[in-house]
Amino acid sequence: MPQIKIIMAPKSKDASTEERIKEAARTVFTQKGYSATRTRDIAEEAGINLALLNYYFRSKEKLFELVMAEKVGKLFGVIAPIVNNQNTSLDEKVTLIADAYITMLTQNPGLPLFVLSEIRNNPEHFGNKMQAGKLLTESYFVKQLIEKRPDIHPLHFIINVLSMCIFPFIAKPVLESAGVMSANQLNDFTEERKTFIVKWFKAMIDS
Amino acid sequence: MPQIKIIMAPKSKDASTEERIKEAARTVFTQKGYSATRTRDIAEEAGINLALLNYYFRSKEKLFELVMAEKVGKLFGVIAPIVNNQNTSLDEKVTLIADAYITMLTQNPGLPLFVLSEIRNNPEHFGNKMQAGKLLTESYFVKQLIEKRPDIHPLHFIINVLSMCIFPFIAKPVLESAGVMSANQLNDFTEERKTFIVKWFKAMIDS
DNA sequence: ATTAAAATTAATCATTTGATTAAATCTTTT
DNA sequence: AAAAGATTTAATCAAATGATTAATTTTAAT
Repeated sequence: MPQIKIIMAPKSKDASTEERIKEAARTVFTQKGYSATRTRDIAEEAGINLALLNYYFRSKEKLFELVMAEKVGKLFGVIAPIVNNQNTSLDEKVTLIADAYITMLTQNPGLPLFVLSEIRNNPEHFGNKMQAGKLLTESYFVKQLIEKRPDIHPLHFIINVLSMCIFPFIAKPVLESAGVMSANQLNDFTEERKTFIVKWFKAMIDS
Repeated sequence: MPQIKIIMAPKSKDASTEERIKEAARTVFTQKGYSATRTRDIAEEAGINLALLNYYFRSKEKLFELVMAEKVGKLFGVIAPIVNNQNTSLDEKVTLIADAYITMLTQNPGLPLFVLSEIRNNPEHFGNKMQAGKLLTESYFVKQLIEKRPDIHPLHFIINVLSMCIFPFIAKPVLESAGVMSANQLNDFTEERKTFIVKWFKAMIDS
């Protein structure tokens, strides 16, 4: 029978089951990606019966899209308010971006690799199109970059700043697996970069 | 019955079927990752019967490990001879790295995201451990970096150079999907960076 | 040409996996 | 307390999937 059930106001009560599933989904999806994740993995991680996953979220894909939207939002939400601010200088923006990004990624180290590889596998999952695109092409940050260096495409500098912030987290599995750095050392390393990146950015844009 | 078949010398003849399967595997695995790849996808891409895949390669996993080893080799093989060369200066090394990496990645744009996300999912796939680790900690390049800037951990500069080369390719699916750049524009963009990155590296290390 | 080995195919297996169902338990309302 | 609704569970389904088998065709050797 089709979907004509009476929708009750969501019982604001405990909500713990639904949230536990979502949290488990965040963990497992981020760790293994969409395809390698079994709904049973999520159920086990959440400590619930498998059928509850479909009871609350209809399907694996629906649940994934929920998590994915969250993660994409987190990945771009960090810079959006910074790059559109008309009251901060170029250097201040880079300081804020490096600080905000590295802080957030330290707590969500798997985030970039997860989002980027899922978008590769399934670009439609990336509903954010215009939003994210405009940050990279029409923000006040871009305007300031062009003003300072009209001879170089602003995306070069944006990519440089983002790559220097994000890349260590993308390379994390390799650095750890190859025995180059422990997780703790990597934390110190990226923390150091918060100040370095600004210095390097200044040197690059003035060169 | 166990594996006691007589192994004949491989018929050096055509070899086309085996190679076609391997080539199809390269394509599909790189595009979709291990978990999302169906052996039937590979068989179809290669235009062969599914059973032949197992006839030649025993299993999906064996075939994958073959492809993975190749790809890891390609990703690290590019820099190995450059960073260990005792007859080139620091700046020359960066020039060579940027050129070699961007050239190779232009022809294998999906390579970094593939290797990095598979290593995340299954670190054991990364048999390269010591080899790759030493490149990042014991190469002549590292020695030169320490000599020039003993006050800053050399890995900062290594990560900076690598990130500026590789990151645009990792971000490629987002840049295209978000409408920021077409594939062609991205090619021009990364080509430009071959010279820029050296200039930026000099500015950074002297700052 | 005959024979043996190698390559290829269609059919099939066993497991995994996302999803559903029907019954049971818990909660809320009356 | 009884009824109704919401939540949870065990059992099961159907499709997908990696792999195998047994037969057939092709290739190579004698």
